[in-house]
Amino acid sequence: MSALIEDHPEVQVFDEISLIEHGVRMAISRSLPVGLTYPQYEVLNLIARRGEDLTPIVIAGSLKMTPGAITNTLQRLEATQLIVVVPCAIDRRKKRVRLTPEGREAYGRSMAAIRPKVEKLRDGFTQKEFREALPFLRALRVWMTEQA
Amino acid sequence: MSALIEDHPEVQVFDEISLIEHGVRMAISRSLPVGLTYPQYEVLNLIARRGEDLTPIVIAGSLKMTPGAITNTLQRLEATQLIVVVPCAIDRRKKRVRLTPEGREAYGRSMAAIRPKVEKLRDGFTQKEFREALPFLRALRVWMTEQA
DNA sequence: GTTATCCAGTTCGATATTGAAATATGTGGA
DNA sequence: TCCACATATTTCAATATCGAACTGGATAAC
Repeated sequence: MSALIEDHPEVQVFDEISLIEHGVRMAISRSLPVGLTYPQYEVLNLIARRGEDLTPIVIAGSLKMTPGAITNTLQRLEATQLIVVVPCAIDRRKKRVRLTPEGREAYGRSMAAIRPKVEKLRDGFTQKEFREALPFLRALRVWMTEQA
Repeated sequence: MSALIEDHPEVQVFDEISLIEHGVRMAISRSLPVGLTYPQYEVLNLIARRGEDLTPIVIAGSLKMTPGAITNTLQRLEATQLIVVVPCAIDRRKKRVRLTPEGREAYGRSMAAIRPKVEKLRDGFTQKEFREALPFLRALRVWMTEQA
């Protein structure tokens, strides 16, 4: 009954990636201003970076969520007045999502809450380390999305 | 109205990590034999690798889940007879989790279902690439778990 | 111009997950 | 011994998420 299995490097890599992802999600969740959940932060963050007028489908695709999940999150963000969702006049199947001033401010407070952790991270690691890690991670991500 | 923001390398790294994590979870979920969900697979996998007699708390800690989430998953695995959960005679707060023969077989079928994808992955990347990516990922994970 | 098909978004039921409260059991001093 | 505290597990309400079915609007082919 051997208990321990020496993992292959690729298994170890995926284990580390899973742990890092979990750590980041938890760290961000716990610093968020009250009333903001992690998926809500993700949506605000995406809109703030990519510009407004994104449609729910585009948001879903970018955040790797299903349209149903996005409907849920957008409805919550709209209920707290952080976004407005307006129907699109040209193609009436579509909607456009925009930040309200309150949404912009909530996003600003989120970023401010997260900033100290990012600064500490920059003390612990160099830009060079991150840059050098990127090509492999990108290749892995691309490879994976190419597999049907 | 500048729309695009050139991300810092560390942001790009975390974005890639999040995408990879999501891709792996989805790829595995979709190959699992019917009746097995991803968290259930994670538990079977952990027990098969680390040996039996793990307690729910140890499983929760290893998989970064809360004790409540593990209770749920163990109850489902027990309902489908893939594990047995026996109270510990020495410390009656604890329980011990063991695979049944059916559980061992379900685990085997899971691994067989996943194997082709792992093989393809080994065609796309070298062991060396994974090994060389490990130190940085490990350091990142360790750093993050050390932050209170 | 109809019709078949495709696309955007919502709804629903099921599962997963968290955080917090509750229960039960062990343990280490006064 | 008794009590305060710590540990293991469960329960519960709230949120997140998926996949599948569904609605309504565009589009292409004929």
